[in-house]
Amino acid sequence: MKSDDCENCSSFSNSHFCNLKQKNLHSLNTNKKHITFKKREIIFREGDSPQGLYCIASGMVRLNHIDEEGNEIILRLYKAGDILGYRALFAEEKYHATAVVQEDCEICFIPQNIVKELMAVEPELAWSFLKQVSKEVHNMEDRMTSIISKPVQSRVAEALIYFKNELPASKWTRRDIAEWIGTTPETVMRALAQFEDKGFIFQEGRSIRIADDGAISKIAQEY
Amino acid sequence: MKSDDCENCSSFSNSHFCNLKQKNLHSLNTNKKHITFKKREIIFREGDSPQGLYCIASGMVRLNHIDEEGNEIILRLYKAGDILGYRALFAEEKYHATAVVQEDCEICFIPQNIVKELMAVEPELAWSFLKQVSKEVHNMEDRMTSIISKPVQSRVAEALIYFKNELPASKWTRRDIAEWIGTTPETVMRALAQFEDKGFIFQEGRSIRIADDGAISKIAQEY
DNA sequence: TTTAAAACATGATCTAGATCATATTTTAAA
DNA sequence: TTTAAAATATGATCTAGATCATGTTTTAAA
Repeated sequence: MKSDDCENCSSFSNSHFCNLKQKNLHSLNTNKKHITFKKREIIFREGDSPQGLYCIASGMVRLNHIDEEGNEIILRLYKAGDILGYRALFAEEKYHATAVVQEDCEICFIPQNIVKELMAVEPELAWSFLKQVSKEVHNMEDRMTSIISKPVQSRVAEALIYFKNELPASKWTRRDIAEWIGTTPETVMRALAQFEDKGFIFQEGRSIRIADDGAISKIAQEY
Repeated sequence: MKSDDCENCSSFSNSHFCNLKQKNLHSLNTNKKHITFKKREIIFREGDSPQGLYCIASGMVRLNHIDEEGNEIILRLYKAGDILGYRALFAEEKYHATAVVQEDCEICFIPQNIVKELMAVEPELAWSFLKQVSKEVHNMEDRMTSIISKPVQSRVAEALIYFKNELPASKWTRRDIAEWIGTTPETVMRALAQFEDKGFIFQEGRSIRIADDGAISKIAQEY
């Protein structure tokens, strides 16, 4: 077993591949391609055809959509342990969004023929992907509902909680938050200023620390 | 072959089950339960645990979410040939939305153990579901992007095109359109009044007919 | 068939949040 | 190290669209 084999990956145990049989795992090890990406590099672009899927060993990736006006929207965020680029691959469509490295990444690329081979010999793998994509739909629906029916303060509060729980390692700008909840950087700043005035958060330079989890959660639930 | 067997269903040929082997199709036929639903009846409720999946032979179903304020949002719409209730089943979650009959339905219920059995013996079935859910993510992302960055007139125009292409059989109220695009009935009406003034649509009582497809498509693309 | 509820329609008003402007601070690249 | 670009911050203004109000028409249920 080589040191860069999947079994040695820090996120192996909760990955889609953790239950593969030895033989199939070997096929994965020999066919995957390990790639290093630096911040702001592009992994794939809107319009590209998927050639396989990406497994994030470390770092963070954002999936962006830019509309005709130049407004950027963060569609999804991926961290270590997540797979990336699966939606277009499974839908047999071109990518409809661009994957940009948010924090330096170690990523393994798995060619699509290998993915299909593995799914054919181990049906549980397809079910695992099916579960993942189904949860993605749930997440999207929750976000859409929130954007439609909650005021910005609530959504900023939601974002603070989300970033704290799901992506604590990363630094986020006011613009990033705005692009996640569908608003403008100015509006995010004003909400943060309000929260700080009330003593619910601390803003230390660029970074934001929640001082009162209860208060922030409560705001996140307001309509 | 009985008359109510899946092979005789009008939507069989483009369903997920059209490539099943004879033996497995037989299992589907003997285990499915055919149910008739009337308009406004509820197929499943937010919070219920999925017991299987629903195959719509005819009619139409809307998946609703009601927030704490009582505002209703249409998350998804299903017509003849679509399956329903698969997301929660595959995600192994409870339903997070309520399925309400929009137009009288003939629906076949397939118990979850049968779904799983079929996926185990025919891997292609799982792939077919995977493709469907992946496309669902795409649709949700497009709708979310539209809600974030387009003015209401564009979204009303988008809705008119969507309803005409995807669900031509059905009648829609101003409120339904509002719940689909995340706005209020009044705002939808004002947009429709504008379109009519310009001669882009005809409003005959409750029903809306597009008079100028080009103009409506153009508005749908505006920011 | 009557009747209450829902849908349609439009005017008047209000406001959340976008937009614009300007200044300062931080970051990253030359 | 210098410097241009990006991020932060906040005030001033504007407006798209929500909300409220009122009346009419249509639908579905008693």
